[in-house]
Amino acid sequence: MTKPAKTFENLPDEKRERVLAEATREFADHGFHQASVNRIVNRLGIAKGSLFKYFGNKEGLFEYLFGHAVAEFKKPLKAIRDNGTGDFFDRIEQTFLASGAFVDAHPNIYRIYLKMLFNERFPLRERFLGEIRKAHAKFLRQLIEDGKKRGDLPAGLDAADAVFILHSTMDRFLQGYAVPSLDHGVEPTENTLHDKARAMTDLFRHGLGGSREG
Amino acid sequence: MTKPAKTFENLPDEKRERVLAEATREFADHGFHQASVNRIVNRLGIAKGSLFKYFGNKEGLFEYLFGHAVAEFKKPLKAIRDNGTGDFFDRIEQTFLASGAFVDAHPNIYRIYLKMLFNERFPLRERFLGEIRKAHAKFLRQLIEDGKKRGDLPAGLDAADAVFILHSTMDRFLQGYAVPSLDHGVEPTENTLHDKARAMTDLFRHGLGGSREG
Amino acid sequence: MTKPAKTFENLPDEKRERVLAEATREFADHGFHQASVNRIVNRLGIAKGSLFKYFGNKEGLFEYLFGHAVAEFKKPLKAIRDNGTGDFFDRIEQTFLASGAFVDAHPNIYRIYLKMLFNERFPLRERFLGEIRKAHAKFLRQLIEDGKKRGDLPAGLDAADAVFILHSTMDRFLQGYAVPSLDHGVEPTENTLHDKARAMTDLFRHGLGGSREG
Amino acid sequence: MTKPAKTFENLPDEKRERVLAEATREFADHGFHQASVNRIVNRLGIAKGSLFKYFGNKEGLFEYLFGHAVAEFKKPLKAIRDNGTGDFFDRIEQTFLASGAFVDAHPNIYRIYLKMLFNERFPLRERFLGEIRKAHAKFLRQLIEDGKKRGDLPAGLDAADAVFILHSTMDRFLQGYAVPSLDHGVEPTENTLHDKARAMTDLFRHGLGGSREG
DNA sequence: TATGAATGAGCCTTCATTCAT
DNA sequence: CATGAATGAAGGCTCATTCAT
Repeated sequence: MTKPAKTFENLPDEKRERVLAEATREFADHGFHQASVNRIVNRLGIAKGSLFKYFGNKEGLFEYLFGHAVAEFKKPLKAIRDNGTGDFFDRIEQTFLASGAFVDAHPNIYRIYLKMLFNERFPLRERFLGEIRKAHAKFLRQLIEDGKKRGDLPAGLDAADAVFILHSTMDRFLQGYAVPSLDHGVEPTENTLHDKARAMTDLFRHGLGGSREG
Repeated sequence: MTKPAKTFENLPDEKRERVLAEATREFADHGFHQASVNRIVNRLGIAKGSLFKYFGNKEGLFEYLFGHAVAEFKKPLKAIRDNGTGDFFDRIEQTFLASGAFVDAHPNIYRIYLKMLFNERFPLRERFLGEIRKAHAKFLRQLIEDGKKRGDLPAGLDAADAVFILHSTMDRFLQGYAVPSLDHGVEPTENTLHDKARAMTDLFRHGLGGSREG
Repeated sequence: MTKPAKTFENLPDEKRERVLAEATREFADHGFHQASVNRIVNRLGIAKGSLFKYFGNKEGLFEYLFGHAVAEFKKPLKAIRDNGTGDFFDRIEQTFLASGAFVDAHPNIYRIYLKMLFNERFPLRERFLGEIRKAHAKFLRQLIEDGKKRGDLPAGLDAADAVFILHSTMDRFLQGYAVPSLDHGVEPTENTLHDKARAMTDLFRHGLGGSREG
Repeated sequence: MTKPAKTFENLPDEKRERVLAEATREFADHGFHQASVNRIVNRLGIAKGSLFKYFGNKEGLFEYLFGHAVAEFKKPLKAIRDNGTGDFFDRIEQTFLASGAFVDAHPNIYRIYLKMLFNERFPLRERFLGEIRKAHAKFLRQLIEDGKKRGDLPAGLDAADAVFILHSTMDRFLQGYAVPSLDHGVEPTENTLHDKARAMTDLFRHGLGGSREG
């Protein structure tokens, strides 16, 4: 898939990373079409031709950097699945926290993801979103199956609905976490990642009605 | 705010609506900056100058069409607040349904909203998002207060957290509804608006654990 | 030459003058091509079509208003020729003062003239400049002839050179009077119209060398 | 100030000069706003983007070419001040001739200057006119001071008035020289630069009355 | 291999003029 | 007769991409 010219692979580590970081920032700031190759190379102080030699075109550059990021995207999930502790709901809470940590570590990648989500013209969108979605669904389905076996969840729970609910909630939870301007017009009493993850988990555990003292 | 030339107001209804529909489609397809006034006027078969006479510039066109839509955006909420029936959770379900109906009726407006959500450079973003957010928060806070009085919700429930949870969930529910490509890799047994709204409401009522037979 | 539609001639005096004043201002501010018919009609609050009905096109409007002004342009000269007093140099001084008075009375007309002077593309430029030039030359030649006869000027004085010198000096004198930003980097001890006219006249009388104490 | 891209500096001399010549011609023909970048690049046979790479925008192009010319503008003055011969009036005559030589060498630059003089909207007008005016005033004031010391001019002569008179006369002299259509309706017996410079100098020396047989 | 100058299609916007009402 | 909506050529400018050096 994502194969840049060997010339890029042969670059000194530091420069290679600077190129990717600067490009990632540009795509995160402006989306794909509005991102400017000019700005990227100007900030980097390299020739425009070089970037095109490395990646063929703008799309190739994007494919390379986002493809790499998607792999990173999946790692937190694998870690929970393999090393999670506690019951189903504890693991969900851990997933929330791990996702938040990823967003903290790679804010620009997450910003690109969010732009891609609703920009149907974003190149490679179907492929990348499909990949991410599939990984999430697979992870969540397995968590649900385990939860049913362990008795944390009713055996009759519809897995598809549950996946939808869990994925949606997590996604939106991260959206609000990554883009604080989406806050809801109420100054929350607690605004930390942990508190919100806990609130969401409580919701899954008990519903709003059973929420113990908020 | 959002005042087009009388020229536009005086247009025959049919043409006026065609202009708005075509422009809305363009913004929904491409976002603001990538939207092309050229494409709009070519599709409409009118002169480029006409559109600029109507709205002054591209931003004026957008301000007009989206500003009007935001007003529509708020109507379903008002209707629920004034005419809702049943307990708190019933009203939440009605809200889901009303929002879905809005998205059905104005899919392109909702697509613009979604693009605006994560595109920090979208003109008038702060103003419009703030307006929408405020309307939602006000509505939900009142619903929660009423729910507490009526005993549907525990008195100790933290309103801010609840608003966050409700708003987030609804928003993401609509995102998936409006952009089916965000489906979750599982073919849901039921995919209708009503079924999903019901599933979400059940979540709020009982949590995942208590979900009656899925 | 300058024949607007009767519809314009039939307008109420006040409106007719407002139209001309506003148009004159626009041409004075922006020259011909950069003047905007849109701005004119907007300021006037009349329909664009009306202006075109009155004058055919932008050039017709200009022809009408400037043609009328040129007639005014010539009046001060005639008055000096017919009613001037004193010797040749006194009459030159009177001419300076009369010209300054015209510029005071019709500043925008003079600003148009100045723009036209060096803008080879100004419509009707050849005709209007020729008309003005001819009037000036005729007037100055007659003044010189009279001066020679009266003995104020040497009989051998070359009339052509003298006309050139007088016209040039007056023109530039007015330029500096009309466009103060052309001042010369020295704060003049006296800056009034009368003082400068007197200084210029002294120059013609005695040269710089004989200038009595400046 | 006036810094084009290295791209432009690195061009082959011949092309660089053709670009400047063609652009200067366009500004001289049409002034700033009415000048067309399209026409310039079409005549040059280069891509529109290239010109914008060189100079950023239309104003940058103008700033570069006129700024450079202004430097040239000042050189004749310096040469007179340092190497002038004869009395005050001889030096004035030399100045006239040097200015005329500049206009001969750079007619389009002088045409731009004249357009700028009365076009209040000309970009960079204040800066450039100020620069030119200052250089002239400084030069003339020094000439006058020297003339007074040497006894060519009366000690009581008002320097400010004299600068005004000299500058105005020279400026208008050049205007007529550069734009022959401003001729004065009389076919002058002699029309060469030298003759007119001599006539102007005689005026300063003796006034019109003492002018020796024209 | 790295460079960066050249390209030209496409962008948004303005404006004199026309003409149906 | 006045109106003002419609027109569309032309304007300045941007930008991904190519290619000779």
